[in-house]
Amino acid sequence: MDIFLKTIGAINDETRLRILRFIAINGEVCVCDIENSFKMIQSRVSRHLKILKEAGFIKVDRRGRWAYYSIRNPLDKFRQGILEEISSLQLEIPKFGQECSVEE
Amino acid sequence: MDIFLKTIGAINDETRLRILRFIAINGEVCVCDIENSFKMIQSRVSRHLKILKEAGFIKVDRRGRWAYYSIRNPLDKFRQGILEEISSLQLEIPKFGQECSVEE
DNA sequence: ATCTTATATCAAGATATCTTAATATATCCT
DNA sequence: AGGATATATTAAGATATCTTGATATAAGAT
Repeated sequence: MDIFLKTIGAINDETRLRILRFIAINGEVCVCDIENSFKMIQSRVSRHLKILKEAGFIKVDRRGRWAYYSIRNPLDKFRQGILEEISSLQLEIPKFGQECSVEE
Repeated sequence: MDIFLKTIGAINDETRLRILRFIAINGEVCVCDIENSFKMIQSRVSRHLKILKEAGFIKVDRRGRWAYYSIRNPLDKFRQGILEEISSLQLEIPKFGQECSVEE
């Protein structure tokens, strides 16, 4: 019940739908990739990622200074259905901008 | 997009989940049935029903003084999946109380 | 150790949603 | 027509969510 509302609450926001779709398209992205691509301030991006993570849609992998977010896998049927539905929406998803986590 | 958020917004509330499930279980219910069974004031019930209707989950059939609400049929796959997920939740659904729209 | 960079968290104001109480509309009954 | 009943709508306060800016944490570079 609680986790259901958390899941639903997470996708009840256009910004998060766009971020979620961006991650689905690009595979593994770090916070600054989203920051750059969406031109959003960092705290905003971080907050939305946290909500998506706690709702069970994405996971983090911390490597060095960076936190890489990606779609959780495997994903249960319900969330998978939601992702499919989202993929059919007319969302404005930015192109993946300048890579920001590349070490020399 | 807009209708997606409307759909999601509609189920982002425990009261509406309970009402929706109540309708799914009882078939066709009028506003006062929900009022009585849930012990909620009328304006509150009416508002939630409106939101569920506009989100595409339920329909109204007005007969005489009464407005009978029921699950829309057919229901698209997405909403159907949501209903199934809701049916698996631990929701407190009241027993159908005293019938209120029975004519002599 | 200090500086820089990436991310997370917190605080405050802005906006949206939910609840109740009051009022409006519409049907039925006499 | 006038009263009663069922439902819808509106207004106002309470609560939750979103955004921004400031600060905290943590890893890497010098």
